[in-house]
Amino acid sequence: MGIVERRKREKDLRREIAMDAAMAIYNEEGYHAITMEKIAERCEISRASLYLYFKNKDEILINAIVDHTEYFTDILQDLYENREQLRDNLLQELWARFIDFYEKEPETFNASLYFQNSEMILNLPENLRDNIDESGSKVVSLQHKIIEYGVKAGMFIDCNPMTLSEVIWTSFLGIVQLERSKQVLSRKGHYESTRDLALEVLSRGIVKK
Amino acid sequence: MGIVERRKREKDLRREIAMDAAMAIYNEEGYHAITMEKIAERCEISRASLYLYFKNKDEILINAIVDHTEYFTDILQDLYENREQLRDNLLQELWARFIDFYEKEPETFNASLYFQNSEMILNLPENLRDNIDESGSKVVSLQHKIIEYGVKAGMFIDCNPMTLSEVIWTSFLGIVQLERSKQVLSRKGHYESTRDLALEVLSRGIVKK
Amino acid sequence: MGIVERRKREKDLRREIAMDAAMAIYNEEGYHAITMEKIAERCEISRASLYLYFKNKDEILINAIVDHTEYFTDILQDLYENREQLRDNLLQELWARFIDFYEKEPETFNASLYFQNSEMILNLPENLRDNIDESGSKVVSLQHKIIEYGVKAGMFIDCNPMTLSEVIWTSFLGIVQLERSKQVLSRKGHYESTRDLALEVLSRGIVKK
Amino acid sequence: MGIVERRKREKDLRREIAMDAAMAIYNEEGYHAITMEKIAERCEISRASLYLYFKNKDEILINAIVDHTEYFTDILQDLYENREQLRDNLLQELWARFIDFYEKEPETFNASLYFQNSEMILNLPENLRDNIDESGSKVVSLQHKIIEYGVKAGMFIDCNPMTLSEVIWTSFLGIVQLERSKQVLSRKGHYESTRDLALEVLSRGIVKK
DNA sequence: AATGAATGAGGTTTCATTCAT
DNA sequence: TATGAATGAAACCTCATTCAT
Repeated sequence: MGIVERRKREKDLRREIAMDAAMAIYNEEGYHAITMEKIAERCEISRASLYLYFKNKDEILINAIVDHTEYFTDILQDLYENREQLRDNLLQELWARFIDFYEKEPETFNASLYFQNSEMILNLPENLRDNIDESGSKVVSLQHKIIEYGVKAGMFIDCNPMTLSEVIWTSFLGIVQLERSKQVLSRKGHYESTRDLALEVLSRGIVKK
Repeated sequence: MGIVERRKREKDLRREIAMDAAMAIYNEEGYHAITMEKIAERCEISRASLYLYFKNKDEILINAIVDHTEYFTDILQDLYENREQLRDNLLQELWARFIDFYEKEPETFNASLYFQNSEMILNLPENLRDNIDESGSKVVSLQHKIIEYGVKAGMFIDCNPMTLSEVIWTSFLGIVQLERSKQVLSRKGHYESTRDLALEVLSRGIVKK
Repeated sequence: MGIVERRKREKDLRREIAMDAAMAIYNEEGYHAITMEKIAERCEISRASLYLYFKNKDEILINAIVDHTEYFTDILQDLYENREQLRDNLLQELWARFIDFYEKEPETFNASLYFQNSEMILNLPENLRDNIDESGSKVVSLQHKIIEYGVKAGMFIDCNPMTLSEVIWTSFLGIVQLERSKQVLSRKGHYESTRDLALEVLSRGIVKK
Repeated sequence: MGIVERRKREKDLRREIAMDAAMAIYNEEGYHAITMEKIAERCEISRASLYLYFKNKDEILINAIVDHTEYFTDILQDLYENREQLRDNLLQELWARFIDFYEKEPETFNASLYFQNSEMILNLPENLRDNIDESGSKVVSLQHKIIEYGVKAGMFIDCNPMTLSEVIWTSFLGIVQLERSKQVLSRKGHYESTRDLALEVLSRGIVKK
């Protein structure tokens, strides 16, 4: 009863490794530097073998994103489920989850942002696009529900919860993007302080005391 | 003094056209669809001739970014010079300039941001990277000065002006990025409402009454 | 004496199945769509296992041809053995056997002809080529003997029997080829009438009354 | 008025050379041995340059066929136009044109036959398929008209002219195919005698005295 | 100055075959 | 015996850039 299972596990592991390799290359050299050759090299697998695990190059990247986004979904889901115990810390907690995700896997975060914005998506086969879309939608919808709860509960200012959730999320998004920008240009960033001040400003602007 | 000058003018014009072409292609088909072939076609110039105006492909893109950023610098500079007359509307005015820049040429705005963050830059020779860097720095520095004025004048909460200016800018940046994301996935966006609510939140969070 | 024999029988069966699969694929998707992968799939055998039965891909195809040609040899042999009873119908009967072979398995007929003419053979190791050659030779030789009998018996016009047998055979060959051509281009064919008129013409041209 | 024209001439010449190279390779090593690499090598042109002359590999082959088939069309057309002066030699003349075409460019003839039958056509883009189809149709239609004339003029037996023209053409087709078969297997052929006897038989079977 | 032509370098993907289990 | 996994070799095609005119 072991062999089939072990094979499956090994295969999954290899897939994981390949996806990580792709991400790493993305982070070091950018999207269009990702080649099957380089991925193969890092995995110490032959180029041809990669095609045993993925139908084509795109699939590696897409799967990497979708997979890693799941972690994000999970921590948001967790927050949503515990919303009642949080009392006045809903915003802080949400922000903390953003930070958690970003700091745990900055490459993934960056890559996700990149892919979701990039034209790459335009040239994707329908089904892969749907994968990404769906995975993104889950995140959006969770954020929405969390904020909606805050608004209804009277913690937040009275406004359209969807819009508000976008304001919060984009606030974080922009910070990360700027940070990335700086990295690319090898300037030093102030990510932490910007991030903290942003939260402070948001609190003041959003939370009813 | 006529002929030489005319030649120069014509050359500059050609450069302009080529850069616009590159931007247009980016917007219609995405970054990696920008080929010398396509640029040439749009310019009604031969591919080889492009090399008379630019040393290589990168130069076209870099210059396009730098050029278009100049408009942004200008309107920020203008704001800075008139800071005194604005009284309590400094934040609103700054925000309005962001919107102005973005709405005037959303494609350019997108493209600039994209290029600045993209791996393109990673693979750039030092000197070209510096060009971009410098052009970006001007914008940053202007924003900084504007916000610093606001803080010192007691209009804004008491905090590091550089950090605050980043908070404001990234707030806008994130909104634009989300909007772009949605376009790519052909979902409908709420850019205006998000943008307005963001300003409201920022005002509450930043402006002392 | 049971087990060894059964093993052999099973092996032969597997070989047969594989060759049929190859032919079927040829017919449905064309020569260069024949891949070990697809053959294996149809056989419900693993790709690697095919190499237990055949030394390589070519061997599958060659054997397929040779095998199927055997049926043709058989019905020609049968005709030859009964040549005396046929009296004036020798040509008609020969023609009928051609038709029989073709109509029994048109795909196989096509495939065999195709393979025999195709470049596949050019790139074949000596020994495999000989296999094909030998199998073809038998057919040729039988036709030759049949026609020779007809000429000697005074049924057919006086001429080199080998040449005459080629005239008859190629006449049929051409018809089949044209038919195939039409199928490929999805034009409708008139195989039956062409075939019948050809026989009529041949009769008039060959048979002494 | 010189330079553009010369360029065009040179380009056409290069195309011609490439097509010939492809044909030659086909003849020596078979269809699927035709690679861009080999063609390039023979032309003493870089692989990439071939793409200046042809959109893709298929186009080289298709154009080669279509081009060369034109010669066939021409000599059949010529025959048709002079049908009245030929009196009783219509069949002989037609046959002679077949021989002419085949002997002038046996490779082309073979290649045409191959391509028209092969699955390659199935995988062809619509427009290329049409090219081939059209070029083939012209030949068919000319033969038909020639034979129809013979039947109506009472030279040939009374029968469906289309069918008859197929009988004659396939008769030749088969002979060529057999010859090819033999070449492939490096057996010696009797093409000339078969061909001549076939004509004799056809004459007897078809022509009214 | 302007451009058609040429090409090297590189990217993705397929497939027959081998190997370890 | 049977097979999942691995891979080298090769094919097609694209594109930035150079060169000759």
